[in-house]
Amino acid sequence: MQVQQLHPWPTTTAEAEAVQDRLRGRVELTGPVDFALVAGLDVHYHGEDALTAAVVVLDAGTMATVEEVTVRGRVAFPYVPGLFAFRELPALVEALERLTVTPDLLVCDGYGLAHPRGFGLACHLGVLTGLPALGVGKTPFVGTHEPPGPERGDWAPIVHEGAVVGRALRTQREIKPVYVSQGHRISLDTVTDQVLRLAPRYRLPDPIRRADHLARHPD
DNA sequence: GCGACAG
DNA sequence: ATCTTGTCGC
Repeated sequence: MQVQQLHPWPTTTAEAEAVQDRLRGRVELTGPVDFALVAGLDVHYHGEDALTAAVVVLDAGTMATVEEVTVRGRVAFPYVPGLFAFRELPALVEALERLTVTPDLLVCDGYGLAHPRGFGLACHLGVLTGLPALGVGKTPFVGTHEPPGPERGDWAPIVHEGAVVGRALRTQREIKPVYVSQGHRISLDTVTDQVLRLAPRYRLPDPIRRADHLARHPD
């Protein structure tokens, strides 16, 4: 599939923040409710600055794998909270470009709107591809929230600077919640529905679990 | 000012 | 993210 060009690539944190501030205006917070092909994305790190990006596309109806891509690369930016996306973006974009099918939804490992400048990895990938995208975080980042109820499907809003930016969502009974937020072209209700639907058995959505496995065991 | 801080 | 043992459960 076609993905918008990344350049110019930032060198400093100020430049990276400026990229986020510029692209933030392109995020759309409404979109489709139904998705036929869902892609899970993840990156595995080796040693100092080597990484493998993986994308797994699955049929949302059957959960069968439609296509898998891995790309080896290098860390593209130092880790700075809030600028995490710049580490993995080039490898993930290359993996998406190598897909022969176009997914209808990107399920990203990290945050979207629930981010210091409202533009996490899921927003960035959504804007560059033009595709609906959502983010799933495993640990709290920005904002505050009450603990969600204990049942699968229970959730609590994440509030940051007076706005609801995501939800702490319980995907399995009495299991630590995940932190979901909008990336691009999707509502928060649809994010919640999709993450629940895609995580029928485990804490994390299946597309992310499969991408994680593939990134660790390419071939 | 100091600490905390997605992966 | 990654460095790591044993342990609990399907």
